[in-house]
Amino acid sequence: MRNPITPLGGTEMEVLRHVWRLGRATTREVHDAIRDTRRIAYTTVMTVMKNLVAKGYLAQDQSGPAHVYTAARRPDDVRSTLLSGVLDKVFGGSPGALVQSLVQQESLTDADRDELRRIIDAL
Amino acid sequence: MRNPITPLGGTEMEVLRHVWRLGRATTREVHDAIRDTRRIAYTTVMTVMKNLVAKGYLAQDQSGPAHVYTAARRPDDVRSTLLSGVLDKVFGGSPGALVQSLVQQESLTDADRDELRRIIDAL
DNA sequence: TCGATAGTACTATCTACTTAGTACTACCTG
DNA sequence: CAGGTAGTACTAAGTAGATAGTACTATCGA
Repeated sequence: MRNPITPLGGTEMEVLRHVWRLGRATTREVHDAIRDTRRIAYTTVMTVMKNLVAKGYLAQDQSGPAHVYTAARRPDDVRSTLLSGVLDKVFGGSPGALVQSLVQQESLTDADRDELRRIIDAL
Repeated sequence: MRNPITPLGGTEMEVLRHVWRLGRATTREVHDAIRDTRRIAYTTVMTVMKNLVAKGYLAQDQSGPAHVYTAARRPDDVRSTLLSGVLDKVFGGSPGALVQSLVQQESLTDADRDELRRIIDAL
């Protein structure tokens, strides 16, 4: 897509989040983690990880027998960039509109709302 | 893309937001609006609007000479669905993490933060 | 009425993400 | 050392969105 809302696709994000969680991860470890959720080929995970390296999201250490991948950008940065795109392209740059939409999500619990209040109050 | 984070692309969202803003809009009106920002072919806008009709985001009234398009889904619904995907796929379903990332955006003004506080407090 | 203009349908191309197969290499184990 | 296993590179195909050209239709003014 030449003009996406997010610079990453769903599978790319999924792989990335597993690497973030694991700290250092091989293709096999990420594959196993995703397999817990859905069916996916080992080579698919490998391709995605290779693409993430090419895009600068992951770095690989080839010293051992299997390549070990680590994050090349801080998770906060990636999430922030992605959210910024959504903020602009979906909510017209209005943080209020975004949060308004967020707090109306049915999946939100009262505890979630309390947490949001704490975050805002901490500013 | 078979597994996107958002169900709409950037141009689709852009067109949709113009229709929302205009209430009722022809292809020409949307094209003119986008042309104010960037270069885009009239037929591109037409194709996107046709796709949005096929996806159920827009409805068209063909009674007049030119097709007039209106929203087929409430903007709030669309934004909510889209944000829900981002919440799950990028922030692991944690609204706190999302808002944390939001309030750290450099583009946010103090007035924006005040607005967020009001929205949260109004719950 | 005829030509210009607006509008639309049809068609096509490009890019990026998703998905996965095949073949090759290296290493460990019996 | 031979076979299995893990890992990787190479290759390929499908899908969706972005972009736009061409051709056809209808309408309005001269």
